Amino acid sequence: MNLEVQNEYKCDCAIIHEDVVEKVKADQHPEEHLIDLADFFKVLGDSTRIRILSALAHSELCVCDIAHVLNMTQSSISHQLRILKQARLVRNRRDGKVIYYRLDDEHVAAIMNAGLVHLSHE
Amino acid sequence: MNLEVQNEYKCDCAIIHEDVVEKVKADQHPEEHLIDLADFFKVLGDSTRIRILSALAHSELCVCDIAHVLNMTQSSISHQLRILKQARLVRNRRDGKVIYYRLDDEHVAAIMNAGLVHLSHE
DNA sequence: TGAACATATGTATATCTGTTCATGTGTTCA
DNA sequence: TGAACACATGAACAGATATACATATGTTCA
Repeated sequence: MNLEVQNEYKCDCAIIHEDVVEKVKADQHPEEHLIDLADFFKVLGDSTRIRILSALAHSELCVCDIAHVLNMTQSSISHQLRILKQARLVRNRRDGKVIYYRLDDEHVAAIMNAGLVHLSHE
Repeated sequence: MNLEVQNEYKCDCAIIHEDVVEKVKADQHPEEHLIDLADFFKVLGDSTRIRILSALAHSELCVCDIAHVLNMTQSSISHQLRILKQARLVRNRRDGKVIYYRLDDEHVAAIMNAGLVHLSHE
């Protein structure tokens, strides 16, 4: 009978602390929120995008400037900027043919710094 | 001659703000640090790992408990815990056959909250 | 000591993702 | 208006990665 209950789950081990499991399940953030959160960090989880954000933390830059700073093609930078913009990590403004990008918000740099602090504690 | 200089770079566009580009290049964090930072966020950029961390924010849990909370196999949870441990996001302790995991540090939850705050501003 | 159980790990595979190439869009200026 | 340039984007390919399956490790207990 306990086995039947287990088979409803993908886990192949016994419930050890059923009360704790139920409590944590009830207290969890909605799965949708957690997926959104993971997707947000996923955007930060690419070295090209992090290098772009780090560059923009110093100065507003156009696409061509960023490509030169990172020594990468304009195309790949453009693709990554699209992803950063969708995640509301950068904003842009047009000035004639040139489009300038900047960090969307000062707390973007704060999140990056929180990560750097974590790493510096190793 | 300008074209020859450009060909040293992968960028297929002209340098627009050469002084700014040079300054940002000089001010950038070492590339190695930025790669480490991206790798750190990459660990957070998976919904399974985020759900594990979120669960552990509520309570210390054994591997089997986590598998039940997420309704996933013990094996996949164990693989992800290994990655979280390598990134120093979780710690564990053994009590007999059972191994309990908890967040490594209170500021792990702080980083996650920073992300949630960002998302709540949409 | 050996069965039982919690956890770890190697391997294979299906899926995801970043870059490149080719091309499209929008602006300037002669 | 049409050439030139900055930037965006669609498609395709290569490399990365999360999961499942099988199995190994380590602990308890009879």
